[in-house]
Formats: sequence, C-alpha cells, structure tokens
Amino acid sequence: MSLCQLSYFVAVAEEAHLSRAALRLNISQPPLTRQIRNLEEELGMQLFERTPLGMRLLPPGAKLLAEAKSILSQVKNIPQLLRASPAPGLALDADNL
Amino acid sequence: MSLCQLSYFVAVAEEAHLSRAALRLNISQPPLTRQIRNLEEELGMQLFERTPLGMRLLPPGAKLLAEAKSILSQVKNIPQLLRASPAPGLALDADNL
DNA sequence: TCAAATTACGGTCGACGTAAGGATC
DNA sequence: GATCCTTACGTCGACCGTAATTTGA
Repeated sequence: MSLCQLSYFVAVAEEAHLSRAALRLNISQPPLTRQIRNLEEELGMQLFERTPLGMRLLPPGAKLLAEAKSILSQVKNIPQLLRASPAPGLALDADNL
Repeated sequence: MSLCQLSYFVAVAEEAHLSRAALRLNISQPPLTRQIRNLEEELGMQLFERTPLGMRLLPPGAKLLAEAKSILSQVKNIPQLLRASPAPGLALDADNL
C-alpha cells in the first residue's frame, strides 16, 4: 500500500470513472487499472463494482474513501505542521519510548 | 513523500541510530541515509542533528515523529476497518460475492 | 583505531505509456 | 459502432546492496 495508490483510489472513487480519474491524475488508464486492482488484491476484497458505465464504489470502498482522504490530508498538512511551532515553549521531551 | 519513508524515519527517530534502525528495518544503512536525506530535502528542513554518536531528533523531527506514527497506525488498521462493518448506515446483504 | 554516517556504483523491481483486446449498450 | 475497462509489452526511473570514503572520539 502506498500514498500514490490511495490518491489514485480517491480519484477513481470520486469520479466513479476510470478514464476521467486518469485525466484528473494526468496518467493513462492502464496504470490506474493496475493500481486499483493491486490495492484490491492487497486488501483481499473488491472496492469497486465494474459496470459498463464506470466504477461503482462498494461499501468497503466507501469506508476506504473516507480513510484515504483523511490520511492524504494529514500527509499534505505535514509541512505546515512542521513550520507551525518548532518549539512550543513547553518542555517537549522526546522521552516517550 | 511515501509511507516507506515515514517508516524509515520513525525507526531512525526511535533508535536515534542509523545502523540500529537499519537492522530493525532489515535493510542496509546507505538506503536509509538517502531516504532520510530525501525526506529532509523534500520538507526543506533538517529533521536530525548528525553527531558522531548517532542521529539526534530536532524539534521539527519530533513533531513529524508523532504525525508519522499516527499516519502509519491509521494505514495499518485499514484492513480491520474495512472488515469491521461493511456498510455504515446501509443495510445490505453481506454475501455480495 | 573504532564507530558512525555518507557517497559511488551496478543490479533489480516496480510504474508508466502505447497498442491491442473483450464486454456492454 | 462507441465507450468503458483490461491485458500485453517495452522503457524508464527509483530503491537496494556491496564497497569505498570521510569525520570525529
């Protein structure tokens, strides 16, 4: 599992369309197909239902969508977090191991 | 930024030692050095202070450590989360395969 | 001298893109 | 026939490991 895979998954889930998601991600469909499939295999469950009209999110996929967006948002905010307050004034000891 | 990098960072931060972290991760030091450096360059700030005795976590690194552990934990729990309750708020048949 | 991190270099694995192939309306 | 998604195949970049270098107690 990688952050890239999660980004891909979010795009496909939100677009409900593999080709549209590929456009949004600036990649082509084949890698996207493969990554989604890899993710499904790694999790051992189907995340989408393939229909002639596109990709429909299944219940496990819906849960993953929320989780993936949360994780990606957290990762995206890391730079701001680190720049925020390097030394909060309090004794921030790193002795928690 | 990748989850792999975050795992590497956590190991180095907790061990305060690049070689010990490498052992824990079952890799060798050079890739670890490079990944930590890549992470620092990507974030545009130094996370560790290099000393002859090892790697000492700087304040930004300490904040990243907490965040990285949180993210990795969230990712690690994804499988259980997806298996927990397939349809939150929806009453569907569970035998959809 | 010893231990720690870093740099150099070659090999391997994974991801992408183009092209071709079913399936459904 | 058109539009999806998928499979096949070749190429390129990233990561890892071994070996050699550098720095400091």
